[in-house]
Amino acid sequence: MANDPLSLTFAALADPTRRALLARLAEGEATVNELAEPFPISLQAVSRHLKVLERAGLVTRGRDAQWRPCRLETAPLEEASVWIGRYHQQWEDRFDRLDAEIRRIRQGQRGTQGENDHE
Amino acid sequence: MANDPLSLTFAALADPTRRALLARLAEGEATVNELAEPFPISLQAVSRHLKVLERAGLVTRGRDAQWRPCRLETAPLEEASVWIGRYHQQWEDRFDRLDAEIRRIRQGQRGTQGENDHE
DNA sequence: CTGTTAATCAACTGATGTGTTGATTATGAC
DNA sequence: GTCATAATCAACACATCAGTTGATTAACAG
Repeated sequence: MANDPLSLTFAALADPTRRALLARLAEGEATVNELAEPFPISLQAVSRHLKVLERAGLVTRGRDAQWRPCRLETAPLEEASVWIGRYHQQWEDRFDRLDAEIRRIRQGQRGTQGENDHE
Repeated sequence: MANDPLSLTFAALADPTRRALLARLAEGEATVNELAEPFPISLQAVSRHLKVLERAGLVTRGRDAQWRPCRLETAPLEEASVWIGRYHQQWEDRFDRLDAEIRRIRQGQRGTQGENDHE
């Protein structure tokens, strides 16, 4: 797998268990046991999922005696959102162009009919 | 890998080559050869990347003689954006709470100093 | 020191991802 | 039909992922 920040973030999000962990962490800090409780998999498996999230910068962990409370970090989510959002303007531009073209075709069709099979 | 739509989308985005393909397709349709040209990997590898994007619904393909023009589909990106955005309000809420707490602590510190070690 | 709890580490398995090269299919040009 | 081009399929190699179980580390409780 690629190890650039954006790839790490998207890869971390590409798993329902990890997304659920983030959803839980959005409500506040939690320990590994607390996070693992709802899932039918072993504690070790959850610990590894958290490690993936940590590598992506989506989670940081403190230390409180033998507990290691996990906290959500939103910066990578923001960056992922920005990457996706960068295309949003382009989409709208394309839709606008498409709209314009449709209007143009309709106007043309009032005179000339059934000659345009361009998709 | 999980095969739910959101996981497929995020997994598809978790690769720089595939993100570059999408960026190229945001400018308009393109054939596999056109898409593959800038990359140092084989055409087959690009074809497989496109298949991943297709499985995620991010790309659809037409047919024009022996060419199979690829087109960007934005719906899955929208859904990914929505998933991330769902937490955005919560983040802001948390930041607001943090702000409020900081203000509260500052106010308190004007009278009582150095007793608050709550993180 | 002993025992308990929280969490990770280590080793292994099976599945999947990403790349390669070589063969194959599909279409258009002559 | 024959040839060239666009693209995919097939088989392989190698790495990584996601899960397991068993051992180990770290901290507190008695």
